[in-house]
Amino acid sequence: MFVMGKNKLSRYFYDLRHSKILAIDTETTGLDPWLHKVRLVQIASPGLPVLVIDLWDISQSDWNLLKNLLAGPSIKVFHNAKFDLKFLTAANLPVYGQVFDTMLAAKLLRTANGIYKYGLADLAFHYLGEEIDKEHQNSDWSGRLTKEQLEYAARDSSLLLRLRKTLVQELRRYKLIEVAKLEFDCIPAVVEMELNGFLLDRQRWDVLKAQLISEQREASAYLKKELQTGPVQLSLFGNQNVCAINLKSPKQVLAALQKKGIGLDNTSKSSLITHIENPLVKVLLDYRRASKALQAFMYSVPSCIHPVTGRIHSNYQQIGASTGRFSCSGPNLQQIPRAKEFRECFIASQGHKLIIADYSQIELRVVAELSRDKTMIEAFKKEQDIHRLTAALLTNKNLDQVTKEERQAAKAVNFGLIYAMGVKGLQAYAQETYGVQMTEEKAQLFRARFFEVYQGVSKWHQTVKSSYSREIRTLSGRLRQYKQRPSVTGAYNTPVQGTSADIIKKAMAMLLEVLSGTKVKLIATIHDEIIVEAPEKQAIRVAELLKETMEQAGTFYLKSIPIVVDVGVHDNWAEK
DNA sequence: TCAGTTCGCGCG
DNA sequence: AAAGCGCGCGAACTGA
Repeated sequence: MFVMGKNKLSRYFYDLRHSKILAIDTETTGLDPWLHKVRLVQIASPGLPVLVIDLWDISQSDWNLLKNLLAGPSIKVFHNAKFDLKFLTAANLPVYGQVFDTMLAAKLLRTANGIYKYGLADLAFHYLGEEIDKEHQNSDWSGRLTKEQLEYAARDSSLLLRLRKTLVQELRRYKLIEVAKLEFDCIPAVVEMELNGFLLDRQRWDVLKAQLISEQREASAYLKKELQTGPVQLSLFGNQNVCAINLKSPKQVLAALQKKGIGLDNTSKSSLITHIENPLVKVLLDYRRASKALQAFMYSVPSCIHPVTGRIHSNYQQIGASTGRFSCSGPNLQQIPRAKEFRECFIASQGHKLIIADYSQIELRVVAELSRDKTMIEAFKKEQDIHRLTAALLTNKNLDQVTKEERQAAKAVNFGLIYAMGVKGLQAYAQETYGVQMTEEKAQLFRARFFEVYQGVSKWHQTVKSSYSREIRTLSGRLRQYKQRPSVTGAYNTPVQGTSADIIKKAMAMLLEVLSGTKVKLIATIHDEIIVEAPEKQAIRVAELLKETMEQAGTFYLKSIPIVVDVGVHDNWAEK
């Protein structure tokens, strides 16, 4: 270990710069890149002592050397690179070149190696059989540093070098090198996205919030009056229901509805909707809609506005879902309601525009690629809209009579049937979205018709059903291994959802390269959609660039199906 | 009392 | 044998 203070150490930097691999770890004073700072940067390299650099006690020339090193061409190994890269970027020490992330590597190996925890200590134990203590992990890195702290810091980075070696072997063994490169290349995009954040129109949000509160209050008053079981009791403070029903308790609501003679065995939306003609049920659904929106979004989202940047910096888990998709939290932008009133609150900053691009029917295109369904391939080649096609089938309308809502709804039917939704599921779906009862016969008929039209899909189902194993891969080679043979629905869905994730990750990685050096900001990604923010004057050019990049990324994995990306320049997220 | 699980529902 | 899949979140619920 070599602790670097004020003394010049350019010779060490020289050695490090000629090293192919650097394992880098940082110690920070906290978890927030705006409120907290990087204190130490530890750099390990094969055959060299670990360099521990105190950023708070370093000369300008050494700072410059470090900056060059981090921007240099060597492979940088991190554990959870996103975290360190965010801090280093915020400290104006950006990292370029190839990154190897031991955490992401372990996540790719998760199902193969049967690991469920991804802390450095967990991986050290699992892959190297080393037990390391973490007692200094949460120590105070803002004061005078002890020898123990420095040794702890040095140890982690040298551990990374050994860990990487084993992980590379494992990745190779399970043929995960390609997908690992995909994930690693995507890291800088995720870093940018989280640092950039999304701007919320707070005033507009609060107006919507007030509206929903009054809607909730109205529905609640009505329901409490109608569903009240006990007598209304007088209290000192006026007429109040002391033993009022809790409308959020499924148990209580179910009992109360049953008492009113509404035959139900649960209070789920799909059950309730069968009694929609009953005003009690209708108001209950209104109540649910308003209170769900309030508790899930209206109260929490504003609390995510960052005190320093004034923007919302969600946390993206790069391998958050077992199919390979991102998950998102704090807040989860992937579940903001589609309704205009919500999304129009997410806006571009002054003088900027949002460029919103989404893959058109990407999962269906992946299905077409995997199943070689002739009708689908043909439809895509002729640039037909398959959701619209299915919607027309379902409603017995002409293609051009299909409404936006019907088309939106048909999406679910397409996905449902492709992923082996049963007749009952289809019935339930029809009730939920159309509010119409679909007889079992009709659902059966429609299902049959669907597979008549898409015979290749039907064949693909048969093939997969008869031959799939515990190992399922996407087109990038991403592996999902099951303990037992998965359900057939998993075998249908995983390669499709996973390949779509591969494609958008490829696009994000490519996009960041294309945008480097510009003022264009990647700010969000929602499964098949990428949002960037650009100065108004560049918006149209950026829109073309974004579309082109995303389509190219699609072509990388889908060889026989054209990829289409819809893109638009907007002031807010609702204008699509 | 508290951690873990389930329900219900928002998105793709 | 039968089956849409994948998430996160908050409130309610469960178990010790």
